[in-house]
Amino acid sequence: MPKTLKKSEKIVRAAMELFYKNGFHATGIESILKKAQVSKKTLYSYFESKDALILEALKYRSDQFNGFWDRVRERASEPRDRLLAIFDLQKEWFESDMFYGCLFINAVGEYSRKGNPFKKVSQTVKVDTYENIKGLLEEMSHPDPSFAAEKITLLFEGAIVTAQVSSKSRSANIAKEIVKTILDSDMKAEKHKEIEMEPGLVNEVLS
Amino acid sequence: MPKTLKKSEKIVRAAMELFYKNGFHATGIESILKKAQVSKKTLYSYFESKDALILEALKYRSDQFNGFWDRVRERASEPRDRLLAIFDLQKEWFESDMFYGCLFINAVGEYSRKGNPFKKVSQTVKVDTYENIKGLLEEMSHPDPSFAAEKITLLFEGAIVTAQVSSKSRSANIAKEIVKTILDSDMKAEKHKEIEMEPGLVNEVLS
DNA sequence: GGTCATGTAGACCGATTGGTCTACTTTTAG
DNA sequence: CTAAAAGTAGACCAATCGGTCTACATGACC
Repeated sequence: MPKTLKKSEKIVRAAMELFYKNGFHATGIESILKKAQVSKKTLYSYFESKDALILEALKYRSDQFNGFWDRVRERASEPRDRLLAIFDLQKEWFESDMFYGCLFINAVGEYSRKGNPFKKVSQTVKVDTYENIKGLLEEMSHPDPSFAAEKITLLFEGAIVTAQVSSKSRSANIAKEIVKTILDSDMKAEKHKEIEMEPGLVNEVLS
Repeated sequence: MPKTLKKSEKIVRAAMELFYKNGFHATGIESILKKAQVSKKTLYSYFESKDALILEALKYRSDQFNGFWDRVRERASEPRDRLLAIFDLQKEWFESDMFYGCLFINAVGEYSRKGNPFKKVSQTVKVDTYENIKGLLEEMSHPDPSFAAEKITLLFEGAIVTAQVSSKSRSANIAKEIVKTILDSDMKAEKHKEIEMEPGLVNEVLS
């Protein structure tokens, strides 16, 4: 934790890490103060309540997660390779000491009531994940990017939870293998479809 | 909640439902008493602490979940159909009003320290899931039941989390489609392998 | 050097937590 | 009928919670 961080960011960061590691309800304000090395008054000058701080911590994590997609693009140049690189990076995440599952999944676990602001942020993050994956599928001219993105997003989530509960970073490899199978199957099916449709298409153009 | 239930079961059941809906830390003893319509003294005559009650609630849920596999077997007779039926039943679960994600995933989210007894129970349940799926794969003579079971278990988890966070019961259908793709791909690959190997096998037998 | 915002340490508040215990009531069994 | 067992309601306890506020220290700017 760099010393040059702004006070507010130092607090949010400390809060996020504790929420992540110990849960939201279980994390007391006092422990955040200690970790951030900040007084109670300072914390409450930046955040009006614990709930407000939770919200900021989730947003902070959400911003961090955006960096993930940048790294995916750095890791590979072809869309298909990028889709697979997602799971290589995911595995590295699983193996880091800062892995306690997904903060957003954990948040929904503790705040399940619909309409809950924490849940809403979590849903937004998942939509972003879906959109990023769908974007890559469109780039590789996948025949059905929406459906395939749903599949791959589901695999992404499944790998996280499996890694979290069973402490198996291997789940990222499993998910990656399934993605390969899906993409091969989808692209092959499309090729068949194209071949089947070609005569009709040609006829239509000619007529 | 039937009136004929034993006191202790009434308590565990009420506790489980509240833990499930509102989380573990967020659920106070008082609210459990109210829901179970039981006095504090009675509760503490059956369970020595809240933690002990949490453990029993998790075990209770685990037993309930065992019934899931019975229903899978009732739903279909062929192993492959049973594998797919898992996700039909999962969808029904998602659409019931008693769906707040997976209690065990939620538990791990709140109690992440390794060695935690709640986490251990959760891991055991996940192993059971894996074993059940693997069993079905073995029945259908899948070429690699262990690996395929890992894949399908991951899909099972992914569907749960997706349904929980994004409130989409559709995730069960997505997972089911992926399972079909995986099984088709695996069984076809195996057929190829068999064909390729057949001559060698025949030669070996003949020599 | 003085001023003023910004910080710290932590006492304090009411509410709530998990848990104990007393006093009373109901149920059950011989 | 009676007496023990098992129940109830809820007072009570120390600890902790989120949050406020006082008293004091520090550092930047003019």
